[in-house]
Amino acid sequence: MSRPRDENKIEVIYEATLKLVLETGFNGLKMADVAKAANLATGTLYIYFKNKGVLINELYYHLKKNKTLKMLEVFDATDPFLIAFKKLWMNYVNISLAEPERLKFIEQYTHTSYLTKKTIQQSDQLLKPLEDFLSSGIMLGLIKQLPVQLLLGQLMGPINESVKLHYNETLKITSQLKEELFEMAWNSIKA
Amino acid sequence: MSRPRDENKIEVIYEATLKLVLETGFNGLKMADVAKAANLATGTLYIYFKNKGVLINELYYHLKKNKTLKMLEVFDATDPFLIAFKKLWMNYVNISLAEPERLKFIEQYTHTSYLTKKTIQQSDQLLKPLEDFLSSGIMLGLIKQLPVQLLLGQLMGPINESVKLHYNETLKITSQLKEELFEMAWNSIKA
Amino acid sequence: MSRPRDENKIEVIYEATLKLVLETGFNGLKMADVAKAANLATGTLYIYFKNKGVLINELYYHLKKNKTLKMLEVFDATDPFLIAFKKLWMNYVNISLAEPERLKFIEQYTHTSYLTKKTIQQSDQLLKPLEDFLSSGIMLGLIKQLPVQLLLGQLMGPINESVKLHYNETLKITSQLKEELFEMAWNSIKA
Amino acid sequence: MSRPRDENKIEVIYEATLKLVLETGFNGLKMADVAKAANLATGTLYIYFKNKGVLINELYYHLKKNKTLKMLEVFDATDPFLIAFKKLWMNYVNISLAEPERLKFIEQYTHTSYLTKKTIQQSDQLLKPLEDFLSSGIMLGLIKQLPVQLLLGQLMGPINESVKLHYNETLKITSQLKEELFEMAWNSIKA
DNA sequence: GATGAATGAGTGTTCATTCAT
DNA sequence: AATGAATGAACACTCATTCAT
Repeated sequence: MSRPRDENKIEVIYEATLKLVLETGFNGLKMADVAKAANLATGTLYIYFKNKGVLINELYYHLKKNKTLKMLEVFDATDPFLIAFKKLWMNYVNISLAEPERLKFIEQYTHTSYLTKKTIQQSDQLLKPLEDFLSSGIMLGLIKQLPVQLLLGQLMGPINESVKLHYNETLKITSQLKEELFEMAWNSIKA
Repeated sequence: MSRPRDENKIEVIYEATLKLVLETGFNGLKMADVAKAANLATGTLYIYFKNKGVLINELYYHLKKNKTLKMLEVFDATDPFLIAFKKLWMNYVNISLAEPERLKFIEQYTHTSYLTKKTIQQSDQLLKPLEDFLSSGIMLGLIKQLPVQLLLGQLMGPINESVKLHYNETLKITSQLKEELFEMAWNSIKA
Repeated sequence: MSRPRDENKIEVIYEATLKLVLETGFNGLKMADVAKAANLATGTLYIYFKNKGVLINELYYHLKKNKTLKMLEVFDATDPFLIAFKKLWMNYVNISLAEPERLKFIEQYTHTSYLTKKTIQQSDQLLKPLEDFLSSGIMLGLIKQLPVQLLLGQLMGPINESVKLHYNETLKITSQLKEELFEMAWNSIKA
Repeated sequence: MSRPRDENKIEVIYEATLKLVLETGFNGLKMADVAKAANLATGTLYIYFKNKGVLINELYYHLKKNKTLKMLEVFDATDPFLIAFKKLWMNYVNISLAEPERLKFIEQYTHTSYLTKKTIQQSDQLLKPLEDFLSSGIMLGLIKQLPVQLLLGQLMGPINESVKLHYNETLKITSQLKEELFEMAWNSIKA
């Protein structure tokens, strides 16, 4: 970890990159532009990130990590399962709705050849606590006895699609709708 | 008379492009390579597709259309709703599993800035029949009274996630699993 | 001269080329466009002109020849020198003003590397009668005893510049102005 | 600090471009070749000139400006009109003869669609002092009362044609000839 | 002769990365 | 560490010319 200390600059670069990707899209992300937006010289970028690929991978992981940790903040191991589940589910939806931009970025990069196998694995790793939580639900006989990744997909898939519709402006996700969606989610996985 | 314009070439170009995108990923798709893979001169490509963007957009739509039409093939308006629904659902899953490559391509491009608004709209349009079908289910009081796009997302999301896990080799989707997934899908949207 | 007989087509091609050069300028003259403008297939162009260079050279010579012959039409060997001179001078000005487009084309190509030495020589050759005429003037002691090409340049230069100003719309060349210009021309070369 | 932006490079690029245009002609001027001739990487060219068009326009203006300023160097407002006029005229001829290459370049580009309206206007602007000078001659009743641009054309036209003949090697412009030419010029415009 | 689809060498320009300062 | 000028490989696209029909 002989990374230079100025963690603040790293954050600035992340912000600049994110902004540019959201503005000009994935292609068209130019290192020179990132530097300019971050108020740095091009060369400085390369002090903090070995190359473009690394920047993107680290940003991706950074965002994914933040999002996941934020989601898990509401987790209270002492809650009954269904309560905890709903808290998590709602929290995830709210986070996704609150920062559609970050989500959009994640989506945009998820299927890109820029992302390293390693990055993807590390990112998946972040969901471990969630998987454990679901496992406990299975143990308790509350949810279907299926591979946890499958269950996770079952839960994440619809949420992502719904959020997409939301910032598509195809429809607006109201509190009431959230309740409906939650019910659907629960109906689909409950034992 | 000059050589007649060979419409078959378009198909050849589609195949070559698809192959290359799957091999080398989205970035790194070079027109020269497409031409070579299609056994054409670079310039010939530009006779059939005005530029790289157009090629990608048209291929995207082409694949999406094929997939959707194939899915709808099994639709029989005289079937009872649930029968028809299951047929369609299963068919979609099977198609997705059968040609993961094409699906992967679609995924890869869906979030790309390469895709035109127009292409996306046209592609969404393809799902109209499905939306109508779901509407009829709502009318009959069989499924939840929610916006059809939302319901669609509720159905597609999990399938896509599951298929991803499948060609990730994280897990194998067996016939039995399909039945389970179907049940979950149905449980989630049924009235 | 195994040139195909359809002289008419050649004329059509000339017209189309001229039109395009004037519209889109010298660069940007594309053979395919010429063909289209002439209502021919690209390949047909190559039946009549071996290549782009030849087309341009022949068109240049064609225009120059036409212009020169037209100018000489008014020449009457029985006229007294000054009368003949004025007739020719006026005629040249009028032709230049009447078809500024053709003149513009000629100008545009004159300094181009597209023009062959041969074409330039042939074109210069066209002025032979004029040179002879000027020689006779020298013999008669009416005009300065200087190389005829120099005298020609002395005459053509100002006319071309004046015509440029005219279709520049910097000024309008009226009949009266023509008389003034003629006087200046004559004053400059008269013995 | 990075290497300071070397303004001298602009001059080097100008020289290289000029050289190449004179060698290989207007078409066939390739940016890669310019770079090589200037001992730079292709990309470096684009740091100093946004694109080929800009390079050409700026070079054109640069040369025209140099030539004009050089001509005006001999101008002394205290000289009597005719003295000043002859000085300027002779100076212009000498400059044109001394650097035929630059002149050739200017000619070569003057009628090209590469030149922007703006460049042409700016270039014309350079002649303003000359026009003023001619105006003063008109005021003094020494030269014909005609639009100055017309008078300028009357003067420049023959000079350019004569110089062309010179480096055509059609004839040699000796000192004596210069005197003759000057006389002709003066005869043509004097009141 | 006529056609226009096919060709592919050629070119302007970009942009990730390096490196002299 | 920071800078930003310099680099040059890479790439989309063009267009004069050919040639199968």
